[in-house]
Amino acid sequence: MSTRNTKQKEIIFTTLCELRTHPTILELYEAVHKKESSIGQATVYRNVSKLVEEGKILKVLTKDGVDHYDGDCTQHSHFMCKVCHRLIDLYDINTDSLVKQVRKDYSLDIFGVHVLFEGICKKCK
Amino acid sequence: MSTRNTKQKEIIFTTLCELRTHPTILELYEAVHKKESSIGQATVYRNVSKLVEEGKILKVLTKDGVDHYDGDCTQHSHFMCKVCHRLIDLYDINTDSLVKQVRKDYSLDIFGVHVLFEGICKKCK
DNA sequence: AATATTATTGATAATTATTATCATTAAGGA
DNA sequence: TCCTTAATGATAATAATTATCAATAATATT
Repeated sequence: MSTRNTKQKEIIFTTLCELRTHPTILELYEAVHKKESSIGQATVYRNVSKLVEEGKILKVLTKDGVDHYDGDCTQHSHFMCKVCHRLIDLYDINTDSLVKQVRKDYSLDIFGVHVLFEGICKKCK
Repeated sequence: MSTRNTKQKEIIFTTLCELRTHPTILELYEAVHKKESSIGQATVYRNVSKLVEEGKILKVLTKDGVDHYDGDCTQHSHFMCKVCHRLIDLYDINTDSLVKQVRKDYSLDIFGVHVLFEGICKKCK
């Protein structure tokens, strides 16, 4: 026996997938807590870490000092507004040429790329 | 009078520029402390924040849960080894086409791009 | 289906990271 | 040189994360 599928893990995962707001741990905990008030913070921390390790969810790298999470693991990039700090999904941004270039120029084994664009969103402009 | 140029700020900045290891705050503090043992942690925290705001140093986004800092603000990307967690600088990785694409497809104002490649470095392979 | 094993949980303590406070110091304009 | 006040150093306060541990529940075995 190694890992078990618990109700809590399932709820945490589906809640993150439903939210399309790239929540922080705390925001995710609050959403989870609304569904199942018995689930504690520690359980959210634990399962989010596991899910990231398993590659089922994504940790989004931002400069606002807090980690955000994303239930959408399909290849896409992010944009963060410097004013409202909202994260926006960017699809169809092709990073293959970059990866190819790094592989060629630096001969490194690459598994993933994370691209974060920074700027000002339409609403804040 | 608004901001002052203090010895401490100068030492923190030059120490980071000398280090090419992308240190964390704590690692930077230790290096700074060796030079000037009077400089406290709070001062390092304060000045690193200021320097990032001023655009004189860079916060490097990684997935290892700790923030790293870089004194080299010229355009370059980073590679993080999943095994040893070492950050490697990647120069001449052209991101212009990506930025152009996002501007076109999403009509967003973009100021900066951060690219992090993940994989296994030569030593760990 | 009942039982045994043990991974996971919830609650909370402990730890770590970051920020705020405040008297003192020193940068830089007058 | 004096004055003003931003910045410092020390430390307290707060916030974020991880560890602990008895109780629970998932699942392999019988």
